[in-house]
Amino acid sequence: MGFDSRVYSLLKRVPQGKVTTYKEIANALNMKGYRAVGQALKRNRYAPSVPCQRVVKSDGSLGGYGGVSAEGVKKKIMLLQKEVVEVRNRRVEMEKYMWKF
DNA sequence: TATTTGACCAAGA
DNA sequence: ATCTTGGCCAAAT
Repeated sequence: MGFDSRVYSLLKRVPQGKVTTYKEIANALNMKGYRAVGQALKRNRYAPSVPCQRVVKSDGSLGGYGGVSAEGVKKKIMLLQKEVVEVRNRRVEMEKYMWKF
């Protein structure tokens, strides 16, 4: 199993309506390379099967989606709203939606 | 083999 | 609230 696969399979355990963070994923993988996790998602080719929209930054702001483009982020917001995760002022309430592994 | 590059993070000189 | 800085790690260059 490569690094990317490990990230993806872990992420698939996050249910809809919940979110996790780049750091949490790194923690669950017993490493501190949170940035590498972001890279792995950026490289995600299995678009819908791996719910990248459920990964946000530790402070509750969004992070990227399909690059860091405005369109990508907009799409990310739509997908989250559709899952009952409210996104207010480009942020999500971590205490409420954070999924713990 | 050696550097550089990020969908990041926490602390704050 | 916002910006800078140093640190992190796998992949790409």
